[in-house]
Amino acid sequence: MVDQITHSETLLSKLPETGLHQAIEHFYFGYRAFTAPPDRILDQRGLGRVHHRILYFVGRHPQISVNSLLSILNVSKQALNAPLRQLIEMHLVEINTAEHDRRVRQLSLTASGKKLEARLTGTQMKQLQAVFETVGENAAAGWHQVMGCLSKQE
Amino acid sequence: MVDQITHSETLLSKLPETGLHQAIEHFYFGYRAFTAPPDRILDQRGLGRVHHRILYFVGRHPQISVNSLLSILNVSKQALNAPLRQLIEMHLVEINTAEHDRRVRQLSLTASGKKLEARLTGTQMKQLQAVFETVGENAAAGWHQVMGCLSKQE
DNA sequence: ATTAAATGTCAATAAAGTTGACCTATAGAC
DNA sequence: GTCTATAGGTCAACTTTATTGACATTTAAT
Repeated sequence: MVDQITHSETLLSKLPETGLHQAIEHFYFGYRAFTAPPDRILDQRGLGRVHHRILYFVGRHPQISVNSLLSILNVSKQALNAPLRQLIEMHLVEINTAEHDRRVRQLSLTASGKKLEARLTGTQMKQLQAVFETVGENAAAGWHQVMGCLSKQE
Repeated sequence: MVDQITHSETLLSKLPETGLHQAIEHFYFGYRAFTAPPDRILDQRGLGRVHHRILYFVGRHPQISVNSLLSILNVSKQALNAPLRQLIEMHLVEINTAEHDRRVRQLSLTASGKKLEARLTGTQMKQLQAVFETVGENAAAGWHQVMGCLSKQE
């Protein structure tokens, strides 16, 4: 950053705006640091952020339907189509017809899909764990509270 | 989300992976909730996330040089060029030659630029403040610690 | 038989970003 | 003064990505 904010400045600045501005910058730089490592791995295979999201949520919700995935990711089906098909053609995601309703397609990760997903998400988990250990249980719990509360804002 | 994670599940799940997975999802959904309100305002004027970032950092660092802005935003000058020129043409950002070095251009917000920036960032500050008040000072401090630590990861 | 849901696809277009080349103006070193 | 490096700007060609709208297929439900 241009004007690095020093520790003493952090403690001394008492204007209510300052803390919130710092929060905004923390969010911006924090999120960027959080997505950079997996993005580097994805880049090597010509994949992007969307592909990680697909891999992640399919991994967390095996047999998820296409529509449910669309809802989670908040994208149009046309926008999902290309990257999803790409993952299927790369044999990272499997697609098959649901038994209970033959209209719906269920998505799940293949063995190599699980492997890649674990690698991608693994970098983030290690990073978070390192930070949580550094700041302690208490701060980590606070972080979770804030992020949980924020996520629930419509 | 497809499988909503309930409060009791949060407390009961003790596998180390679960907490980290939840952290990852908190980060994803939290960031999305955080950027959605300003994005709606920007959309009305045909602007996007980049424009907000430019307005924000120029607002925070008046007289910032183009190169410094590029470093902060981590984009190529060609990628910055279009949105920045757009903001200048919309009279939201002012550009002028630096006195100390006539090669460098200094950027700052115009009156209407400040107004828009305040509106955009204001939605985020209100949102964060509401969350911080809900979870209390302690949790808010923890959140700052975690995000600060994360931001400093290279 | 009809309607609705879940999915997929195509075309046309628009928006964004990338690389590489090139240009001007100015500063600093020699 | 000459040479080189820096700060900035622009153009072209291309790729990627997303968006809208239309349309088709398969299957469920009534």
